[in-house]
Amino acid sequence: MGEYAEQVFEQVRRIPRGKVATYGQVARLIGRPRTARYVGYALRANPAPGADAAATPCHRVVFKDGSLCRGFAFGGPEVQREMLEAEGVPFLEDGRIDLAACAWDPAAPEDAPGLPTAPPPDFDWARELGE
DNA sequence: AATGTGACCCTCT
DNA sequence: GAGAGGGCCACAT
Repeated sequence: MGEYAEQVFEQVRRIPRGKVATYGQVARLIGRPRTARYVGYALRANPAPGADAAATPCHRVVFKDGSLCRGFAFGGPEVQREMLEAEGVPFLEDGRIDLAACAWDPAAPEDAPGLPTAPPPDFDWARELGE
């Protein structure tokens, strides 16, 4: 596996239970902004997505608008949604994830005191993270 | 070797 | 506000 993919997995494994990250966010974290697309490619190489989900929870990586990847992944978006809901990730009425409520903030790791860290809905947190 | 193609995101019309 | 295009990694032909 390439170094790029390894860094992708490394970051994805840091996403805590009940939180989600976006492809673009992961790309920034590994020092490769604007390669969000290839993050998806790297995750595609994840062996046995379902079984490996505990070690590499790629189901916690979603689109920037809070929607899930269409087509193949975990056996379908519905399965992915069930996995996320089982972790307490809130979904909106339109079927998208409430990113404002469960977006992962790498700057506020688990060992930090439990903070709300819920930015306003119009807060472009992804952009802030990259700059 | 060159080309095409993806689990995407941003910028510019 | 929507549509088009570019970015730029890994891997299969």
